[in-house]
Amino acid sequence: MLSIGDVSKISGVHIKSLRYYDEIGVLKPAYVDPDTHYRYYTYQQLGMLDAIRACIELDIPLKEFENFTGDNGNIISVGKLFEQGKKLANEKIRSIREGIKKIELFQREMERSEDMQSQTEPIIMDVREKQCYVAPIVDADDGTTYYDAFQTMMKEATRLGYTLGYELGKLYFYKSGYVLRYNFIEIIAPAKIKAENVITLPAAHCIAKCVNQSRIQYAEEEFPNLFSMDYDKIVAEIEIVMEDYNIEQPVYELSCTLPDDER
Amino acid sequence: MLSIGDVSKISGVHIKSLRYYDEIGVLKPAYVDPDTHYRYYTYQQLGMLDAIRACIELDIPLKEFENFTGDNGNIISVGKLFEQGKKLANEKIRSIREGIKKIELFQREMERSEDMQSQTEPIIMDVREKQCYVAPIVDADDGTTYYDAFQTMMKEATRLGYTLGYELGKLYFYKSGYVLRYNFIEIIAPAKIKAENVITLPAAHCIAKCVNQSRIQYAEEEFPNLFSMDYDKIVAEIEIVMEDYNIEQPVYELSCTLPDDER
DNA sequence: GACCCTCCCCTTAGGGGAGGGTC
DNA sequence: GACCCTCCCCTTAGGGGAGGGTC
Repeated sequence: MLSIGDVSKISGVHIKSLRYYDEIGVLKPAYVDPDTHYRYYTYQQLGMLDAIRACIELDIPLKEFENFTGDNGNIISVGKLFEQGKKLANEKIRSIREGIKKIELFQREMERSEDMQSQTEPIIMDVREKQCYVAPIVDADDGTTYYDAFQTMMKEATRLGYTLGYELGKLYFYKSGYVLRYNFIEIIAPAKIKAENVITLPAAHCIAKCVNQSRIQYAEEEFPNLFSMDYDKIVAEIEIVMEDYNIEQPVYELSCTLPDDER
Repeated sequence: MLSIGDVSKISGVHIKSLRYYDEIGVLKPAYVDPDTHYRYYTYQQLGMLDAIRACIELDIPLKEFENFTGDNGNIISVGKLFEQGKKLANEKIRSIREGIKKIELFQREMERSEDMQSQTEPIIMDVREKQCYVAPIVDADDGTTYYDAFQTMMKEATRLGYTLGYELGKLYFYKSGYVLRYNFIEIIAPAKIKAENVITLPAAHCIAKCVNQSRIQYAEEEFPNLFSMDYDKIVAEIEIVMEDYNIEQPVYELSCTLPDDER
């Protein structure tokens, strides 16, 4: 009969693995010397080994291995085993592909941000309609309460069941005579219960530029041409994602909607 | 500040994971109460969490996480992280694809075997040239020594550095006046040192049939038409792979080469 | 002298739970 | 009363090594 070392050499399976298969019961040696506890295998057991290796390569847990063997352990349903393996493998590929897609989406977003930042001149941009969870800004110029506000908003929105995105920042609604100021977080998936503090931003054309510090309170200086015209404006300041994501030095995208006749 | 539960709820990351990130040092809380050991996080730390989750989803070990952060831990090189992730993901897809290919090869082989077995009539078959590790059969009709012979051969061939395939069985070379009998194992990759007991079987046309027990010693009865002709024959008996691989009831493919003028 | 044995500890990224303080 | 803490044990498929018998 074959010693554990023989089996290991012939099959290429590590001795430790063989002992492990014995331990969990998927491949018990044909004979174990009661005195020395030496394990001995038959030639036929090498076939089982192939099936076990297949399981492992196909990421089928060894606990399921017995689903593919007959009562006496002599019949291995190789067909079922491989069908299962192919199913798992294809699922895995699909899920990896989805992951890659997500990455590429993010990378495009990043490229856009960087294009934006390399631009010295403001650019004209289309923005799609989006939902935002908002809260009025109470003390807009105080750095310490800025993130606190978002914390409260996130807790609140999460509690209500919204799925939030990564885009967040400030929104100023300039109407004739007054300004409404909000902090906002983009909403990806709405909650069942409609909350009051959700705003739908209409699709629009904007002028956008990059700034290295928060400049929304000086929007009139940043967009003098637009502010010389009298129409309802939405000014947004969004923290943008950079190749080197730096939490201490955020970069902002500042944008202002164009008047209706230029949309 | 945010408690560990707040962070968990907002980010969707399990509390246990957050404690683990603290433990291994990839995300230490901004403040830990020295008395209660309560962990407190800042809003900014939520950004780190996204990067950590990305690592995990991309199967990048967390130990490598610091390769993607700046000295102070505030800069995360998201670009590098994602590039690495894409590389890993594509490699994984490639390796899974290879696995699927192997399975499909095996399945085709299995189908062929089953077609073969469903055939009641012998069929004509092309076989390609192949290398075999062989050993003369000493006691051909003794069941107990049959597998012993293969064990010896496998040990021997493995020792010499051959990579063996799964096809194995018996070869009878019928020459005018005498018969050479061998056990054989298919060789996939040759060793550096040429061994004496390697035979190259030429490509040939054969007649093949399935038998439920070893019949090679009765080849003359199995192929009476061929044996009525006088030419050098190679008769092979191969254990074949079935959908339900049964190590106690093997099925054999018995084949005999055709005379030259029918090749 | 090469081979085999049984412990024992270690690997990833946490999950479940006990028992006990904290908001 | 919900929240948080620190242990402690468990998960896959083994790998490395110590200390001691076996072919």
